[in-house]
Amino acid sequence: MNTPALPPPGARERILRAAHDLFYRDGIRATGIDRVIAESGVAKLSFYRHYPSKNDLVLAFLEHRHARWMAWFEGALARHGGTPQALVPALKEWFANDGFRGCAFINSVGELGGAVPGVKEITRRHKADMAKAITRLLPHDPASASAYRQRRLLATDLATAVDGAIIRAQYDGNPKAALASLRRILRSLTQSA
Amino acid sequence: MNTPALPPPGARERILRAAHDLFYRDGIRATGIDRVIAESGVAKLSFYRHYPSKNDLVLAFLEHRHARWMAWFEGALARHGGTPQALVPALKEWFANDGFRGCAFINSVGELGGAVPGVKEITRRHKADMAKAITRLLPHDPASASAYRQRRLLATDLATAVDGAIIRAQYDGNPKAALASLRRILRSLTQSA
DNA sequence: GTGATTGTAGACAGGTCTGTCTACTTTGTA
DNA sequence: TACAAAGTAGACAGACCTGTCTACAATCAC
Repeated sequence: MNTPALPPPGARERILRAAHDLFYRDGIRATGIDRVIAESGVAKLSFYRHYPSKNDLVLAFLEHRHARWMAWFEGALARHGGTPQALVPALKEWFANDGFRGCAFINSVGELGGAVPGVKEITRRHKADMAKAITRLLPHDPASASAYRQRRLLATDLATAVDGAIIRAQYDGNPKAALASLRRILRSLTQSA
Repeated sequence: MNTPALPPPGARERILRAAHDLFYRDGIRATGIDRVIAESGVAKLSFYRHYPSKNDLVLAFLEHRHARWMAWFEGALARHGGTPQALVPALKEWFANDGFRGCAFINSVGELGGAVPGVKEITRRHKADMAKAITRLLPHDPASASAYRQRRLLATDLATAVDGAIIRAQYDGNPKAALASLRRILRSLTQSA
């Protein structure tokens, strides 16, 4: 688990990385186990020792993705000023990535629905954490309980708009329209508050 | 094609209906051709006579879904008053459906990405038509060109928020939070305009 | 050294996938 | 009546899927 030095990444890690790239790029159902095994350069038996079934790997993929994405998200928001307005340039970075294929969680829920237990739960957790990160961007008045509630609702609304923008950026050729739309919604929501 | 009376639905129609239900409920990759054939009570050869490949059926499914969903959407908006505020109760109807599984187009793009040519194009068309229907809810001043543009931008933003709300309703257990969020975004966007 | 753990390579089983093919039947129309 | 179109049932090929199994090698703790 905790390897102080950096020996060659180890089978478990290599499998997870390969699965992450393939699942995110091609989709989960479209990616066979054999493909993950070939890509990670691991033996089949090693694979099944670490992940007894594909479903286990899918859940591990989502957990991994969650940690990785949240770290990027919080870093990007901080880099762009740590205000609500930072959402737009942060997402712009992501959307501009060559490998951008939308939100892995939204895609997984859409693809697997209720077929793989746990996917919706992880997605809810992921989106709750995303909303929490957005909440931290908002100014707050610790004295007022009603302001506290307002702040949470505003963060929820921003999160809804962010989800919409992610989707739009995914099916539109370019992300400009999605970002412009998000910018306007953001302005409207934050000025009226 | 045009059958004046109503003889038993015909193979093509039955295939399309079965595919619609299965693709929407279980996903496209998860649904085999054999399943569609069994469900529609059609012979395999008949199937391949109408749809030379699964991809053809997928595109036909999306076209069918588009027509069906738009008809429902425009009807629901009209029933609920034809104002921008009608969006919330209209979507509430949809979300409350037992079989609700999100937006078929968003799901298909997420699942198939670029693997099936045409899916993104149909999705863009679908979402553009959805935005058009939303545009029609907005009051307009035919004299002003800048107001015309404002109206289109506002409709785009509402469409973005609607997409976000659909996603949230899909992964959240119940659609209340998604609808409340949409209602607040709607209020903010329409009052400031 | 000994044994447990973790690794490698790859055959194999049993199922499902898409798509083709044969053989026969029904229906509508000229 | 004769023919073409559209239907039915179901076997089949070849690929890919998940998951199991055999056989052997390297590493490390005791």
